[in-house]
Amino acid sequence: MKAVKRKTKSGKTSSVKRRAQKVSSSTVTRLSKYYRTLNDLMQQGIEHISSEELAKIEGFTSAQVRKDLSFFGSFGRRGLGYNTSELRNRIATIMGLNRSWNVAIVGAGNIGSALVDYAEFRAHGFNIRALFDNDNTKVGTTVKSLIVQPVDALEEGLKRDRIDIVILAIPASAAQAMADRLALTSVRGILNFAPKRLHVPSAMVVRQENTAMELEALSYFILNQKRRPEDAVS
Amino acid sequence: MKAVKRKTKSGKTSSVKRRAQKVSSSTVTRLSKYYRTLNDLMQQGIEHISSEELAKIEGFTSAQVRKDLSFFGSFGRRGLGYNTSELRNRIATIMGLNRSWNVAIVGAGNIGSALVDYAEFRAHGFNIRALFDNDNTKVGTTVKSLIVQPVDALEEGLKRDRIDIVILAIPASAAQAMADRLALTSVRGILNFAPKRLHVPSAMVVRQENTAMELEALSYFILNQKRRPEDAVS
DNA sequence: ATGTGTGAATCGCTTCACAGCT
DNA sequence: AGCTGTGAAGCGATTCACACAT
Repeated sequence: MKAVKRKTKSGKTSSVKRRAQKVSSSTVTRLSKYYRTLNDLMQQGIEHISSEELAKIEGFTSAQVRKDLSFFGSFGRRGLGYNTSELRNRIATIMGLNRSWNVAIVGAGNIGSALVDYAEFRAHGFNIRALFDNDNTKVGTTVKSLIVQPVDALEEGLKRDRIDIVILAIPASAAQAMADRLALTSVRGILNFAPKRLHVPSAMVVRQENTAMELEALSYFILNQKRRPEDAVS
Repeated sequence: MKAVKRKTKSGKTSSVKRRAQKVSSSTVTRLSKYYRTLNDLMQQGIEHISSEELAKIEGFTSAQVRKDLSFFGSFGRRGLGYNTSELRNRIATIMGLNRSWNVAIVGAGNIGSALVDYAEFRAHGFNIRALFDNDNTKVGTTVKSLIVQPVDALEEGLKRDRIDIVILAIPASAAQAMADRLALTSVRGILNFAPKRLHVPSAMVVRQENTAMELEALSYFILNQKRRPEDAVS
């Protein structure tokens, strides 16, 4: 265990979370899976779990689990494993899931509308506060308790609701222009459903969601029965 | 160029596509991006492109582009680059996008319903033929030209429409049981929107789509401004 | 002269294996 | 004895760099 020990003013030492150095995207998405699984385990009343057991549920190796966690500190007890709810909370803190995020959706089409009341979001601190569209026939209508606002009022609305994250559910042809517009606001992250790479300033984070691409990958792997690790049977 | 030359009965040699050996998931998703971009380029009337230019659009390196393609053959001309429409067609063949796939959606909730007429699907050979739900109040209703069928009639329906791929848009708690049921049919692939790992026989392929997980990753990267390659600005 | 195709080198993620804590 | 935490080894993916085709 290498967590930094630091003298407090009172002279006591306290365990300080190691500065996460170079954490890969893969590690982050695995943390997200551990978090979800730990929630399930808690609901089942399971209070303890070893890296071996957790790995088995996810389909990873136990070393992978321990290595992932080791980037952020040491949360287990040798000989005992991890406390389910403690580990859950630690991961929530690492990932910023114990705070709440204000999210807006731009694009009130099929996808945008479907995400407005997606339960999985609210449950983990992502609150959909606003929905925008540039189609005047949609503006003013209600989608699951949210009133569709005109894109003209975007900047104003983002500020009013203190939006942190925007979900882009608009056509690919309009995505970059919208990203440029968002870059001038206080929005910090974009989840982009348009199948188009976005160029954003380095202060912003983009994640890409591309359902058609997943279907295409399915098509390839069905035709080329090369088992990839993530497709493996338990 | 190492494509195998094989004598035909008539004595002529024909270029035979190399058997794709160990193609990673990353390569396949990149192919999908090239394919999309090449479609755009064709529409813009651009007939030629170099690996360097293509890489710049995607945010990869030119060596990456050439290496990805080299798994399947050699499609360019030294000194000249690639013919846009030829490369597009080659990739379509590799990925199975020049045939058509019959797709069913199980779960007529927000996500399932939103995907019924997702234009990006039909454009590339994925035809949504059927929509199932176990909620009797939904069965018989029409969602964008499809009539919701009861899950009781699943197997029958899958056979009638010769479904190859199923999109699972049902709660996590029901996902594994449904996957087990699909394993007994002729369905070859599942695109799973439930945030739960599916165990399937090795003859089936699963791809996972998890929007909440993407938001969680956004959360992490916003809080830890470590630039990952995929977030880089052009 | 230009830009592909590809072995070789490099990089980074995963797994091994074991010291050390409980 | 049991299981974590982690340097080191292993391995797969990316990048380099150049011979070769046009």
